[in-house]
Amino acid sequence: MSKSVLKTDASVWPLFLTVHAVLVAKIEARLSEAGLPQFVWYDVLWALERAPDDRLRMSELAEMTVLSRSNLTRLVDRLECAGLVERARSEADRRGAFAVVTRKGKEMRRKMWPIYSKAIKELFENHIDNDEAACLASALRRVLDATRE
Amino acid sequence: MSKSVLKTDASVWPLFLTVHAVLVAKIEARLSEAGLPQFVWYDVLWALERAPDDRLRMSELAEMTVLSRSNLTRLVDRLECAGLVERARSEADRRGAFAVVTRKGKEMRRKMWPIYSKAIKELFENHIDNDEAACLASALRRVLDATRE
DNA sequence: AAATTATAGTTGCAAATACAATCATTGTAT
DNA sequence: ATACAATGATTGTATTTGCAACTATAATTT
Repeated sequence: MSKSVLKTDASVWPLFLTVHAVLVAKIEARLSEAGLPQFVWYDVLWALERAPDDRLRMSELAEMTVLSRSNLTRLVDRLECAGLVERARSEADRRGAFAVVTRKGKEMRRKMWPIYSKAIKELFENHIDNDEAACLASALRRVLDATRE
Repeated sequence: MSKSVLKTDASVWPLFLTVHAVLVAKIEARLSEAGLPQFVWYDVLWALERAPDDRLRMSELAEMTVLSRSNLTRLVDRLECAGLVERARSEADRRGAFAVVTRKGKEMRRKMWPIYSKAIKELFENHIDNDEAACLASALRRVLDATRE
């Protein structure tokens, strides 16, 4: 981690924040326009779909999606209401609960993907070349790893 | 914008989201621990402090901070309640309102800065080297510029 | 084994957000 | 000048978040 002589990185954080805010707003707008739910729903559904047996413990899911426990509880409530997810009690640890994607949940995720991925491409990926993508990925990965200490 | 052969950038967006969520959570936690307000408050106060005559029109401020008009109205309500900001009607356009940082607002920003900047350094900047910072900055700048079209 | 502490998840309530509707003023067209 | 649309900001209301308190089960200590 070399010391910066140029003051480049003084401006990176604000830029990072702004880009995040703008892109999230635009992506949400596109999803909403298409009559689809927010992209957190996508993240949750996709996390579950990738998991073995279509399910994750609430706490695992909370960690993966970087949501607080209580917020995840409520989010899963809404997903359950919409029939996209079901809850299942854990037999091993009877305090525990699983969230499980339903067939309908998988369908929804599949329906969201084209809109979501198109938005990501058009707003983000298309403007970043290969080298930059690699650079970004490794930098962000390192930042993320550093937070787990 | 070269086409990606490697599938690096497929993972950049999720990583970007995760890093944002984790860092924001950690930074907010530090500010809150120190008995200080959220960092949006910082952003608003700083935007005003940099502006000529310590003031900005509500709509300019909303755009700079990437907040919706109505949310900014409420945020400025809270800042005003805390004595950090005042409102001033515009004489030129009598629909318009300015938000103006007060002395107390500047003090607060100054008090937040050490905590906030330390957090940014420790959690973000220290893990990014010079080249990466430059790369990140130019990529994010390009992404941001592209959204304004 | 009883008591104590820790963990998983949910709930209550206050605060913040999103979105549409509204109010006041300004700009434009007739 | 009068009417009509556009702009700047706020408000109403429903939804979502954040935090602390709570319930139920599990793990640890004595």
